[in-house]
Amino acid sequence: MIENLRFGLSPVARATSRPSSPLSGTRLSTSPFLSPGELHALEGIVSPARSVRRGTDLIGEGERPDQLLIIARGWACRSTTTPRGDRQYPALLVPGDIGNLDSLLLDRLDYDVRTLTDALVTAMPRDRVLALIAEHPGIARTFTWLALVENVTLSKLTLSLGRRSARERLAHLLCELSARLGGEVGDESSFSYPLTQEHLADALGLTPVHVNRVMQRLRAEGVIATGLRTMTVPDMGRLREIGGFDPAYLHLRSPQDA
Amino acid sequence: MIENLRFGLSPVARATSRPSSPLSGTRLSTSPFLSPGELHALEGIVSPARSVRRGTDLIGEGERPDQLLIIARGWACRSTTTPRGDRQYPALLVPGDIGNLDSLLLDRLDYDVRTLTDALVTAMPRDRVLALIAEHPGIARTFTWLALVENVTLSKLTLSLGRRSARERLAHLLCELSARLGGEVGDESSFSYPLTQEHLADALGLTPVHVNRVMQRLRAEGVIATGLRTMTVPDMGRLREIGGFDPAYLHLRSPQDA
DNA sequence: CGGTTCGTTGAGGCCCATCAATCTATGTGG
DNA sequence: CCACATAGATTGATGGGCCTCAACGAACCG
Repeated sequence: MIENLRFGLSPVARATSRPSSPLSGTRLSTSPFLSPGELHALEGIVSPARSVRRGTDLIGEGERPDQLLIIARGWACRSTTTPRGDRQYPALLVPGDIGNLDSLLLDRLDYDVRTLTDALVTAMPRDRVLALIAEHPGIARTFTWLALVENVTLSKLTLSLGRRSARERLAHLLCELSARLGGEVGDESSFSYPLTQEHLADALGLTPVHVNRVMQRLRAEGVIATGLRTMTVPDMGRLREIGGFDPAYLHLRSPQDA
Repeated sequence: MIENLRFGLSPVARATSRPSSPLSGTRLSTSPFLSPGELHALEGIVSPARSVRRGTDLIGEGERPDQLLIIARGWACRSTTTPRGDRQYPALLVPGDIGNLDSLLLDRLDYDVRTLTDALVTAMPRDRVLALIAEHPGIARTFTWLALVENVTLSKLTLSLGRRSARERLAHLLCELSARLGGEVGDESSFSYPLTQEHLADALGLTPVHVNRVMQRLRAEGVIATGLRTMTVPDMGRLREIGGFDPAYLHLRSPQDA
């Protein structure tokens, strides 16, 4: 149990169980730089969870949020829009993710944060986070580390959007979600999947219609199976090959690290 | 001159003059969090400049660099590749940019850093940067700030790659380069432009052939004019409208800040 | 002056967008 | 319990933006 506090719950537990403390199972808690005491200090400034309906804007572009949002339960996204109104999600946010890391040091928010499902959201006041950063080197490094990992993830996303076909993009995204949600057991994977095909389209830079056709083909080939808000992948190796996916860029804690 | 040390050279000077000290005109030096003393401390750990030919890999994916590279002169890029071999540049690096910020805290590099032109490259040993970060809060914040600004830039890039047409993408990228290189005077802009159409294609997720056709049209319409390794834009408002460009996301120091 | 790199042009085709309709599941009020 | 509304998935027809393949031109350089 002490081990869990130090290193985060196991991936499977992260995806399914209710947090026992405000930050357990959170992206923050997986930092290799955070001591148990520092994690505890951070937990002291987390606000009570707020319940929000799906499709609500938590914060919008141009605002100056004074809090960092944590998606405690449910899914959300960062969303950007062209002047013409076309949407693109630079990031899907799953339970434990921070919605607006930038607000730590940047005044103006450059994207929207919107829930994709009903969700529970907590927050950390920016000023108090900055105060903790000043006192605890591990906390400071943790936030920098989070930003750097996000950089890499976004860089790999540009590769998908710029160079991969719709089929490859979808496979790659599903591989990433599987790895982040931690539902992999052997070759098989099964993970929470509450997305609409329109959500997927906005994450992949495609139209919902085309997402539909591509998904159907993957289903027909037996590569994926969709159940009740659940995605099952019988052979992750196959999906990885289709998507050209290598999980190294996610910088997840490998099993032997714990 | 003191002002220049504190706030970085003016944009025009950044693009054209030779640095008077190792970090002047650098992305680092534009941090709102860096005191003159801290900048000086950083300058103390910068290695002498190394001269490299265009097209050379400075570091490659999978390596574990112990230095942060600074492009002092010339252009470079971060480059990612699909297993099939298709390339995408998540970032173009212009003089003053850091090539592998991730290496500050991430062991494994997830992309290549390659020069696009002949270049001068300096470096800061990672361990010494970490030591300075531990001592100087402004330096710590500066690196986090750099990572967060990169995040926003990458997020906006996903919008271009996912949702904008080739014409819009090109216009948007040129707007960004113009803003970063700081060649804008009134409505007009003129800035260094050493890119090949193939480089552009890898930055935009297009083929060189199509980049060529789109550029020709912009030239024919008088929106841009290409000279000797120089791009001239007579009416930035026009180009911004085509690309749907709003410079806010770059978080550049606005003129009145200085 | 021959080689190399880069820009340009043309023909043809495919992937994915667009537009529109239908089907299904879920929920809601009477 | 049914009529109806709504959201999301599905299907079909058509078209266009960009890719692919290929060749040629232009600039630069040792």
